Amino acid sequence: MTTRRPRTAASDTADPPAADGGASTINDIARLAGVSKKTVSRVINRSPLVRPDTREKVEALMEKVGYVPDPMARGLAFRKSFLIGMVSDNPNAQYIVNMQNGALDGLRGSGYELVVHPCDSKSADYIAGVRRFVLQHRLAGVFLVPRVSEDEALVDMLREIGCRYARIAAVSLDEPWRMITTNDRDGAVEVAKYLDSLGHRNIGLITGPTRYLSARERGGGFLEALRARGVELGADHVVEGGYTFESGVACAERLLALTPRPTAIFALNDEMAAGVCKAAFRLGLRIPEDLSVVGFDDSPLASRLWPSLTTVRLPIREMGMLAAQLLQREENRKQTPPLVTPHLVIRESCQPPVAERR
Amino acid sequence: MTTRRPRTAASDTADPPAADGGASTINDIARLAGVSKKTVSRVINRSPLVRPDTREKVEALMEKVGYVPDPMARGLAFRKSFLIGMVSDNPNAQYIVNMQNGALDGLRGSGYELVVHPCDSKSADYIAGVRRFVLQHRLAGVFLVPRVSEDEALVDMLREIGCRYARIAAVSLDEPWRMITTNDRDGAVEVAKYLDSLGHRNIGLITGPTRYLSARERGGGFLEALRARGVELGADHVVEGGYTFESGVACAERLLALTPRPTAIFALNDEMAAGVCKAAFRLGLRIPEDLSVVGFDDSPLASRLWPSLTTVRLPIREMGMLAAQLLQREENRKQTPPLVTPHLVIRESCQPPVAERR
DNA sequence: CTGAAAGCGCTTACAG
DNA sequence: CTGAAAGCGCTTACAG
Repeated sequence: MTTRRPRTAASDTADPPAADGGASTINDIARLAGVSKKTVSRVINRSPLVRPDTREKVEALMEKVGYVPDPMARGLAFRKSFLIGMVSDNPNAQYIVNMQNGALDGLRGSGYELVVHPCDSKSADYIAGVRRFVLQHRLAGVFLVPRVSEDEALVDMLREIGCRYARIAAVSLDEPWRMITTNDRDGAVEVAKYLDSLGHRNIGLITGPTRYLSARERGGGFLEALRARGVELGADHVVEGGYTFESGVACAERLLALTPRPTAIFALNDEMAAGVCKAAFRLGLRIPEDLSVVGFDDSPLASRLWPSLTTVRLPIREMGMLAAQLLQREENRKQTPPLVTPHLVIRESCQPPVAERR
Repeated sequence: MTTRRPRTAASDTADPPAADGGASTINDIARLAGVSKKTVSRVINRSPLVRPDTREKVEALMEKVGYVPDPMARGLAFRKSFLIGMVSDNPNAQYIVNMQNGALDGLRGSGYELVVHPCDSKSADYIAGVRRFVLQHRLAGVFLVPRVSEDEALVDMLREIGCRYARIAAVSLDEPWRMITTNDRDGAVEVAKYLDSLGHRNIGLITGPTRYLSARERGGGFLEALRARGVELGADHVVEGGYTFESGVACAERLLALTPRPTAIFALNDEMAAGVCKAAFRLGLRIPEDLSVVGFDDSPLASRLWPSLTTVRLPIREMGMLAAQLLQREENRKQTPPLVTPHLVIRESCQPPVAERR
């Protein structure tokens, strides 16, 4: 059954396949199975052109010997590595780590590894840097997280060099099977409903930089949902922050100087919401008695502030997993990934405005 | 000068090297330079056995054509990839991201890429997982961050399979050229000096899990330095936390119930220090008027709490860079990496105890 | 359904 | 100091 075939020129080792799990090659398997290495290759690559019993025999053998094809050899022959790149430009460490862990979840068992490429999208030549990153190691694909995912110049470059990619963004910006859409807008709508339900009418909004899609979506969704409920914010109640803690402090100081003072402030990320808390405490205001505060992101900060912060959680890890799976899919099996939805996490930082409390 | 040599069997492309920077091969360079591919290979690998003018000619050509050797082909021939792995088991996202960025700094321009491998050191088979990770992609090396860096079973496995490694830990645990030593103890000593200089004598300490080397070093250094200054903490003033926010709250509640109440609490990480703040506010205590608080790590949390937290900063990014550089060094150029030192970041959470204020 | 030949882009002995 | 041959562990045409 497992008669030894005459060795090919390439297989000149007299030893049996190494006991060590990682060291046997396609030649060992072929010899042991009594088939050509090409047939083993077909089994590895799930070609349908293999007789079922041959396939089973080869698979059993690979399992028994603990054989795993060498990704570098396969990569050299395929002209494509077994590496997936994560290209990011995001200062939120928890976001990055969650995304990485999700991607790793999606890659587990596939033989692919995750290689990371943080970059500075404000630098002029960052696109050239990504290009080198992709080309030099012949990456199998990359996924882009906000805000680089919103940069069409970057995506154009990837298309030009024929690199597979997936984009994670607040709304769909590309063909559906290339997108993980995070629907930030829906999260902001939840906040509007919640604050409205508590009875807030005099509300301040701290937006993010308008060049961020997420900021436009969150802010737009919030204002629109309030308007639909008959609540209109005056122009002085909407201030633009920079998604940073310091900008949150500064914007909150402006909002809290208004008369009458807003009873609630929605900051479009937790960093700025923490800044709102700092500004409020400095003024001697209590949260939530004197001011309700809502953030967005559910960063570690949110649960560790005192009082803990009501915020919106995006399933980031799941998004990373979906992005990784999307990149592994066959070119011909293009399908739209499942929807991902944000949800409101209610903690301690909100209550009805005192004047209107029943 | 650049006469075309007869083509070898392997180089059967009639086209000139592709205009695209990534697509030319060692054969193109050899042909253009009028030398054998072996000589080009020697130039790539910085072999001294090349005549200076030959080397210069080849290097100029590589530069001009934008030739970069294919890491997969080199890897296959070397039996070793151009991938460095980061093995970690640390819930602190900022720590992980800083470490990654530092490693990337150290790898930049070297042709190596960083592949990440977070794992769960509490799971029984995590070592087998790391083994597969290293063997399957034939990693050039890995670096271990706390707490996996402290696991001798993991290191034994790496030695057994002949994998290069670097360890990052609070004290030296291995040959000096394999270690980045973080000297956490020194940071804790700084805290002791600072609190003593403010006049605190009744101090509470929230330690970390004793199985963590960092916790033993930080706690030990703190107590020893205080003792050297004539300040002795009673057994009830030292409680063991779990490095988590919740454990910080719980431990602080115990400490703040003591009579007389401690005037300062040192928590061995910022997570727990944030918990101390929460517990204090709940009891109506003001920070720093009624209680001074010090943390460790300088996490993003520290600067965003109100009042902002005095803490200890470790140069994590620099440590990552040093670890990456260490792994690239030639086997024969073993040298001890430079020392890395923590330092105290003084913010708003401490002042002299009120009873003793001048 | 299966296989022998040639090749992916490099390197390691081995000669000179 | 330099090069021709063989090989790293896979795959892609091309035959059968």
